[in-house]
Amino acid sequence: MRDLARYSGISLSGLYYYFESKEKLLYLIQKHTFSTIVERLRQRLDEVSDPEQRIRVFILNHLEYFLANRKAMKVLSHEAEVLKDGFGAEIAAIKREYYGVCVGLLDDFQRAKRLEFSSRMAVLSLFGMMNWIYTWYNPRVDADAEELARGMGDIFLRGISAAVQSPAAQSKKSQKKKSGSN
Amino acid sequence: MRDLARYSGISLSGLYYYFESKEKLLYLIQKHTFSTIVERLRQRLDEVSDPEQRIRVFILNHLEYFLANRKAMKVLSHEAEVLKDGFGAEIAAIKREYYGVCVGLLDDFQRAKRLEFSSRMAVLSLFGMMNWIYTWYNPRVDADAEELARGMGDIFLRGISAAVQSPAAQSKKSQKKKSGSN
DNA sequence: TTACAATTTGAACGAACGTTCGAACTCTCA
DNA sequence: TGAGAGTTCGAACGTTCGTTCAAATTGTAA
Repeated sequence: MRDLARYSGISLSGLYYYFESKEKLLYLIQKHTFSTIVERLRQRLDEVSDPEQRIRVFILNHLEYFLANRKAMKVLSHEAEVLKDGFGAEIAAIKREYYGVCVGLLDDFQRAKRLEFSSRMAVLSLFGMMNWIYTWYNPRVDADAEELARGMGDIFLRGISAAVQSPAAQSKKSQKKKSGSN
Repeated sequence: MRDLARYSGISLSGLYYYFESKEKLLYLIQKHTFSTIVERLRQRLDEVSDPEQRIRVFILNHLEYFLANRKAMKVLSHEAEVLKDGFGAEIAAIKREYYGVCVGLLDDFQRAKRLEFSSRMAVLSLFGMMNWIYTWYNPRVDADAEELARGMGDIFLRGISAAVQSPAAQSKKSQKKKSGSN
């Protein structure tokens, strides 16, 4: 809070005049951030109908926001579980909504391409690829959001498409099927 | 430090008799953890020669350790950059060694399959998929390390194999080639 | 100008933190 | 048994943290 006061140019007690607590402030930041991401995503998805392209839109929307607000997303990733009770539940609901949109996109893709894979593992793997960026991205070395989205989209989409190659994976997969796709 | 003292059953000052500072203790934990992972990886890699299987060994080794020490890895992921100067440099070196092993495996795979992709983005995407687990893994819902490694291995290996499908990605890729494969 | 609300602030509060230290305890070996 | 080394601990230190509050300042409407 003292750092925020210093950088924003108002006094420490001034901060508390506008935000009743540190937790409330974090809640407002998280709510604004995740709501904005979801809102922009819905706008962009309205203009695309192809299942694959819709997944690419999702990835691009996510990466663009993450890279445009890198330091903020680093903080939010670190402070992901500190909100308690009401605040925590509300943020968790927004995140779950966002997660649900992505699951929907993957399910549509599965239907369109007649594929079958665990949506849960696929979505969480995709989130991992995208969110981990905050630990390594260097704007002087790495590509911009668009190219990164293309690269990760290529890996992910190819990864969840077509039949499994490895014989070992094949036999195991047919042994214990449908372990829950949510 | 007070929590560690309580849970380990010795007094706060007793802790400081064995570990000269909180930072030194974190350094020792990190060093032990990452050294162990690299050591086990090298042992397992000695017994496999097929490039694809070696990548699968890497993934399995990583996930097994992460899931067997979930809470520890969550802490280490959060405290990844807090060590300063000497301690930080030494841990960074071990991590870079680990990263380098993975790049090597991917380069071998590329050569064997005559592929061409950015090793940096591929490795960091893979690390993202695997490391993000600490944010969502639920042992009562999710598969064990072996099955998870198979699933992520499928996605990742298929993802980095073969030519790009999307026409859009094709044209863009040929426009600005070789953006650095490290 | 005056009266009142809105805003801003310096100073302090209690709690939690990493760390230190002298005293007390335990062990070992002559 | 006793001396000295090794081990353990309660109590306190200085600092940082989130938060509060009375006082000072600024804005507003009559």
